[in-house]
Amino acid sequence: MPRTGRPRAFNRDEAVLAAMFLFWEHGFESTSLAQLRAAMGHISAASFYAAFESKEALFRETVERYKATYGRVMESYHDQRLAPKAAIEQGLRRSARMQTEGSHPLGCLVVLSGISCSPENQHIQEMLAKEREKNRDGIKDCIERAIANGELPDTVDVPMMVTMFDTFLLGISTQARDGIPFGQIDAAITHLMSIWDALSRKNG
Amino acid sequence: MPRTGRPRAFNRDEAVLAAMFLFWEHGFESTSLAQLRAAMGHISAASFYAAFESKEALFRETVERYKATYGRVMESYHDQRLAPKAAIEQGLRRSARMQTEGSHPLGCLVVLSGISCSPENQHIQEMLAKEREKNRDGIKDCIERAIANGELPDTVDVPMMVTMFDTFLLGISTQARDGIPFGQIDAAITHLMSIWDALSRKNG
DNA sequence: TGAGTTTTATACTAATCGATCCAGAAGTCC
DNA sequence: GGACTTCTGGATCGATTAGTATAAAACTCA
Repeated sequence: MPRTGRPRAFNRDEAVLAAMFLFWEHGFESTSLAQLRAAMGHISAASFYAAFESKEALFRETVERYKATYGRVMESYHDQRLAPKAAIEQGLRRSARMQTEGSHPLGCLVVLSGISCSPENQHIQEMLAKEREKNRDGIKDCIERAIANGELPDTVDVPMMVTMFDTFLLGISTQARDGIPFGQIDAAITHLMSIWDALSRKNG
Repeated sequence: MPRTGRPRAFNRDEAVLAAMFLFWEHGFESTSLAQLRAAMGHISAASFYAAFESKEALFRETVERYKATYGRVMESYHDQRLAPKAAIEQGLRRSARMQTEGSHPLGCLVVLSGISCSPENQHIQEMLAKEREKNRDGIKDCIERAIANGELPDTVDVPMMVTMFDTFLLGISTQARDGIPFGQIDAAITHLMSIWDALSRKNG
């Protein structure tokens, strides 16, 4: 927030939002500076680099913005107040709903925007992989909490359970991109969650 | 197959294979001509364009090569000799095994190599989406065959079932990229398939 | 008013993008 | 051997890539 000097002619927040939508749709490498600058209000290259250090720095900022907004659909995995099963189910359903909405690009930015990069941008790939790892950890916490409170038997294979729900979660991105409607994914989630009930019953 | 003229100095088949691995790993747009030519045996630009019309034509050829080799793990969906449940299960397990192998890039080329492109290459995205659509159709055929032969009740929601198995299948690509081992995915498939048994039992 | 600060427009950089041109090399066929 | 065909090395194409240099514009503050 500079107190002196010429004021910025564009809204920085809106510009980041526009950039996020572009990266979300086309990915980090396939989104060019020219596209970004046009979408951010036809700003000049000088304005771009004055406000955002580089294309990569802007991308990192859009990932943070995404996590703080659209990406919050998955925060239930880290919400200790929710019952483990409800946390996982809610994360899946809200992700499916968000990713199929028509008001923004389809699928998940964290999954789609850097799944394949040139060798020189491998660190972008790794940065997004770490974000996905955090989700996996959240799902793992839910499974472990369920075992701890007796909801699931302690004989259950934790990594397997994590992989089962997370693989489905990751698949939603491509399904959404391919135009599969929310209703079908949501109905599939209902049946996926029945696995939890089946394992839970064995415990009773 | 030219009968006259100077013979080609490189093996075309091997070159396509090398190109396939690059596209598989980095995607269509993030793989440059320079990278391709180097991997194909340090061939010149002239040699490249003489043998392959364009970068896009080569990519289409590598997709065909992929479908005819590594991609055959999913042909069980279209194998009428297999029981429907076995067909789906085999497709999932073989895909998981292939995509986690260390002898080639991780994940599925059809899912990963063109999931996000620049606007001018949207047709590449659509081409790969059509390939995924063929898989979906194969899974749908399996579900419908199971209903027809009484294996599943005719009350089952076909699009839901297709989406359930296909979402998991698509998720394997990202899981494999993230280094999740085959064993975990395979164990998850076992539990995913239990949904089939649960629906099947209701029929008896 | 004028010093200090920040953003702006404009022009420009070197590198890379996919693709092409041309001359010569290296074959087959008669 | 000579005509014909195809491939190769090397230079090059125009367009685009991310990023920068410069100086004027537009603001705050004293």
